[in-house]
Amino acid sequence: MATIHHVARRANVSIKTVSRVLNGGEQVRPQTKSIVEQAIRELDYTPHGGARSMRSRRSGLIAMITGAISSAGWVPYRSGLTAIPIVHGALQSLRSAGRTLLIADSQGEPEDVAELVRTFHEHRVEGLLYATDHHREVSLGFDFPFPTVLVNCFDGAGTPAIVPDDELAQARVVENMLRSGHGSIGMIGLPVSFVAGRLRQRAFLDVAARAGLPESAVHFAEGTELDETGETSVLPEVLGSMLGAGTPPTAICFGNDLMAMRAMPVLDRMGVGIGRDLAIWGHDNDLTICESVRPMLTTMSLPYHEMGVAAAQCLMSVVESGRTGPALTKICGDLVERGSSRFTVPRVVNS
Amino acid sequence: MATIHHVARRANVSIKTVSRVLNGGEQVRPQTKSIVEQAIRELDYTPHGGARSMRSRRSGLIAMITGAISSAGWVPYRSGLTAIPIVHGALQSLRSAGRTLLIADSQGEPEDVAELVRTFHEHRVEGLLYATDHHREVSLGFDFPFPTVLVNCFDGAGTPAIVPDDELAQARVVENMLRSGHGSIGMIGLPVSFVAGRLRQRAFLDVAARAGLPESAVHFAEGTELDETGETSVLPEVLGSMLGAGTPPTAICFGNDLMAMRAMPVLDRMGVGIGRDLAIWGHDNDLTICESVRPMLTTMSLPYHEMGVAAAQCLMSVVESGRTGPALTKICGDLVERGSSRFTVPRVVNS
DNA sequence: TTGCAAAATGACAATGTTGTCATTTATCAA
DNA sequence: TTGATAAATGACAACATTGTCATTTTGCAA
Repeated sequence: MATIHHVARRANVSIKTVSRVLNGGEQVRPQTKSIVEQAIRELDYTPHGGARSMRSRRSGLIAMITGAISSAGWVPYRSGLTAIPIVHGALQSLRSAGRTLLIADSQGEPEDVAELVRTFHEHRVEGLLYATDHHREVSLGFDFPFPTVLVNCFDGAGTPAIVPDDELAQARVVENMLRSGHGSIGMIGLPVSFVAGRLRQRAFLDVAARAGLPESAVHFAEGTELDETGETSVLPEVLGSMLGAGTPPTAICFGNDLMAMRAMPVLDRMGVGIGRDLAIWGHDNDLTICESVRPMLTTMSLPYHEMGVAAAQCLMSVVESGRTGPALTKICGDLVERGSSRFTVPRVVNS
Repeated sequence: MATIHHVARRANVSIKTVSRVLNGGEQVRPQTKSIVEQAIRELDYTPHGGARSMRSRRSGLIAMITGAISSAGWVPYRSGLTAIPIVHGALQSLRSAGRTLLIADSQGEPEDVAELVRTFHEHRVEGLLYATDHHREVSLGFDFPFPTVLVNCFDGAGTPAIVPDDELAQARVVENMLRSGHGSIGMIGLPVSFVAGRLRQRAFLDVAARAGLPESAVHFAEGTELDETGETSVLPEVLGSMLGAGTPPTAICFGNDLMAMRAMPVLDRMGVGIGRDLAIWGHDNDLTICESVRPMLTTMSLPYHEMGVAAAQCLMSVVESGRTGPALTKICGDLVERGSSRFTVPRVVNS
């Protein structure tokens, strides 16, 4: 395999000059440069990253750990990399910055992380992205030998973190409800044991209160964690009691699209028509769901792709500057309006 | 940062002895070994992979390219890494073999591949996994400077490839239909422009014919490629004409779970009861869909995880042996029986 | 032309490891 | 004890780069 020496010999220059052409920056006569470049092409020479990183202490590698790490008590129902768009976004911005991604998935075993970090360190990665499959707090437990940015999670130690802005997202949903003229609104949220569940509950109640809605016109219920079959779902009871209240909501936001999808047949059986009696919102913008149900589901997207991009950018700036980044960056999704939040028949509101 | 020299000095041995302890294989006195190991721990020494790979010509790195590469004409509807379980499976078996995965996603741009390969080669990866988001033929266009295994795709050049066994999978579905006593069966498959569409169509017709079903009791139709809204779906017409035939099917298999899910309300509007008048099957085992619809969807799973595992194993054996692997390995999914393929009311078959 | 500063290039060490081969140490039969 | 052999260890080169610093070449004003 061709080395820098072969190129140097062929181009009749020193290896140092070849190195200069390779790395740019330093001055090389255009003529010399093109001779060297031709030699590189002719020999199909590719520099050896290992040797390079040895001398320059820059490997160009960024690592990522994904998965349900240190997730005591929470077994992800849908196995594996739920938060793929995070990976995708990070990959994109790393690549356009000329960096390469090393990836590993900790299968939910905390002890795996130490080993992964060792492996990454062996390859002298310059930084680590640590992504979880849902918004939560983590504790890394030990110091990493390279800068780290958390994605979709945060810790108590002030490690830079990129998380979804669950409060703002929920606030926007409520504002959307209010702008559509709903005078009584409801939410069947994620369990409050989840960070997103808590933050959205707070935002829902806060915004509703600030808008002047009476307490009787603001309905909150906690949905259950989704199980494998959906059979233990409490949706029928929760929906029943919420819609049976004195001032029933004409708009309901669900904790996620799956919950909304499962609510649809329940509502149907109850004789509640979406678009006629009720408008509904989801969360996540899961296309498989949102664009398949009828009416299609209005939803607040989870900005995983943007989070991945932001995380990579944040990490690279930390790596390059040596200074630590902002502790917490919140990114809000977009409201994707589809049919489920539209009324086709105007309602008469009781005075 | 500690190097092998620091460790050697601390342990009072030569660097070569430390190297021996690090790599195993060669003989070292147990006592010496433990002294060295202690020194390694005390200095928190991690060997430098780059230096290592320079001398040993082994980097321990395997690369993976995912995405919709060279996909002229086919724009994946659900963006990004559709075939995540492939990545997951590969990751798992690579890690247990002590190898690390470098990953990149070609955003559907063929010209990206050349650049990615360069980057990978720079890091001296030992092999490449090339995965696509659906079963199809590819042409890599140029020689890779390392062994390659294709996943979910194949080429005309005999590059080792791991693909789903679409024929066997479809055959099993038909056998499942026949065993349940259906005397007239139907299929609304993927467009035959897809490899999976063609293979499954063939298997469907073959197995049905071999089972002795008369032509009038075997119904095949091509579904449309799913678009963003599903509005242009031809499902209503196709289902209408199929179920309006002289000997209408009592069992229908759809090209994928999404199609099956979308067919459900259509069937409902037609007054056809799943479980009463018709049994249905899907393909893919998309849990979001299969376990959310009612009745839950019986489906033939797509063995992406196993394919990832097999591909990694195949690649590692090629890398280690230097010999090329088997050209084509087909892996069949499992039939996951849920409610949609069960009849609750036995049908009376016209004699 | 000459002289001088700036630009371009080169020689060589250093990086952190493993391979080769030589040397030392341990083991065991005579 | 003494060799003879095997096991354990070490010295040093090699791997493919970049950093440092010295040297050569170039451009241009005097």
